[in-house]
Amino acid sequence: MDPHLLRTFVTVAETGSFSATAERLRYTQSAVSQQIAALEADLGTPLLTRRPVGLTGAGERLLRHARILLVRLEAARADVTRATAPPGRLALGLTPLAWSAPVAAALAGIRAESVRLRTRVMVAGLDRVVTGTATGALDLGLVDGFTAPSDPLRLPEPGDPRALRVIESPAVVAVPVGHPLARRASVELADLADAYWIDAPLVSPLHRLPVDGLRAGLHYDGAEVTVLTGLVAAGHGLAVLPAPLIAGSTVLAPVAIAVPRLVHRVELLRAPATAAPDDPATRLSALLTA
Amino acid sequence: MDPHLLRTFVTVAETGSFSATAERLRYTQSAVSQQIAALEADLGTPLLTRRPVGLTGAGERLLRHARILLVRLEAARADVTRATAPPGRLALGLTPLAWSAPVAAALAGIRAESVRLRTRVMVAGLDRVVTGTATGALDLGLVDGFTAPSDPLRLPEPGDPRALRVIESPAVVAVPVGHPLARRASVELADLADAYWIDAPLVSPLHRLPVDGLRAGLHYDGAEVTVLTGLVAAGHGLAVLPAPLIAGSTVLAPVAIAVPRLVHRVELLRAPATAAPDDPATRLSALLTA
DNA sequence: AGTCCTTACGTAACTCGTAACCATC
DNA sequence: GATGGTTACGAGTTACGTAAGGACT
Repeated sequence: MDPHLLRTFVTVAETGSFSATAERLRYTQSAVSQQIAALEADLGTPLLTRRPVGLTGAGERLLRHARILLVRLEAARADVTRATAPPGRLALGLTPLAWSAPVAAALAGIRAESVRLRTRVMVAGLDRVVTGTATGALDLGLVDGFTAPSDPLRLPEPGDPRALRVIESPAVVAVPVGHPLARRASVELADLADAYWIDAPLVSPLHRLPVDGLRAGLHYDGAEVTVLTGLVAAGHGLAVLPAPLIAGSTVLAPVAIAVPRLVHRVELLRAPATAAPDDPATRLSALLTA
Repeated sequence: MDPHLLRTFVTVAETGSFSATAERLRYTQSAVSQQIAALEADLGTPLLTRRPVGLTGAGERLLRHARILLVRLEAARADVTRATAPPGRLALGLTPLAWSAPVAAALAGIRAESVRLRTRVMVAGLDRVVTGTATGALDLGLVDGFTAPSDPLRLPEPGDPRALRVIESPAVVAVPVGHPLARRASVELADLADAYWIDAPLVSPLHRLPVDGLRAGLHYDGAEVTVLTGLVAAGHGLAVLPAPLIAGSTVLAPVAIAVPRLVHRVELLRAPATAAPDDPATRLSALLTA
């Protein structure tokens, strides 16, 4: 189970093709074929079906492990090598809804402290922020989600369960101002199973809400919060959002959620290496969790 | 970062010697030396000091990652290969204090259901049970610890944070019957910082209590609960224990703990592969968490 | 016929063991 | 001088690329 083999296995699983994998990883088809054969021989069980290329049961199992292993391997390398290199940069990753005024203020504070800090901010979906901080590509990650009050977020796998709480704010259902629901003081989410919902996997993913049965009428694949709120305002469907986000809106109205008790929570993830007290990442995380 | 290299690195770190590592892993000294050199070249930084052999800063970092990576690699292999093999065996690991009458009853129930089930029960410290279930060497693991009411246990690294709650019972300070404290209705742990404590890392490790400042007067390195209670009864020191354990004792008295609020909690860990509904491990875990 | 994976085979790279070397106690 | 890690070198193994082969569309 050489990491090399795992990497090509994962790539084959993703591309569904030996030749595409060969091209992407700068091998020949033949090499890919041999690597997969070696892996299957090592584990004593077929991992892929050929023609068409697909995962066997064992392959699906391995895929889950392999993805995580490769991330952690990279994380280990980053942790060890970065311990040697001096700081002086700050790479911050955020999920779209993790951005808020307090975060902006903290970031401004850090940049005022160390004027010439090379700062990079990336907005992406939950998975990319989680793996980014795990591998050390990011120094800090801010992720958000909806959960019961003061419950930690359930993060996808390489995510560190020791994430730090940054902000909790009420979660509401966003509706257009004219919408019948806007007159209700509060709703139960389960009662809205028949409503149209907007699923925006990168912003407010329906499937991560601790509620079943909400079906999406419209999918939005971007990461722009304004597009999502615009879609809601235009009546394409409802979305669960943090209350502060729509507090000043003239086109959206918040409806409190009676059941389940739900808050929007932002948590901070740290790259394993950042520990030095003078590290900008350390100081920023102190500001954010204060 | 070949797993092979990581394994010898970990072994060198553990043994503190290249030659001992070579012997244990069936290599020559020379091979070990070359492997370490290859790893250091790959990561671009020295990992070990020689003469005497010890870890550098980077080495300590790598060691933490390497241990986990190796466990997860083994876990991946076990998960994939075991999916192929039929069940019919049940390997259960327990920390000493995780054993209790309900556990015994559930185990008896399973063995009554499937009479010819090859069953193996292992009692060991927390780390071994956690890594055992992670690697798939164990099908189920029962681990225990002291925590705030209804808070999950904080398990060491390869441990799955989704462990299931099995039993919670009050935590008490165990004292000999004649002891002055035995007359007190309750105590605050912090007030007992000057008392003698028994540290039994495999049974009731002081350092895992969510309280600082308790110093050990005596260390017990075994895993026998009866030895630990015997030591307490003989006046060698105090220990935090689950109340049911000393409920019927004539030589030990329980003293309730006022602050911090503390319970003894048993959680269930499952090997990644066990999912089939007819699997004995699945049925036992259903019994335990019912 | 074309696409795509597999197999055969030769070469290049790697890894390990032997043995000589060097540093420390 | 004994112990223990390093370096040099050769042999066995592994892993890749080229090229031919075979299966499915």
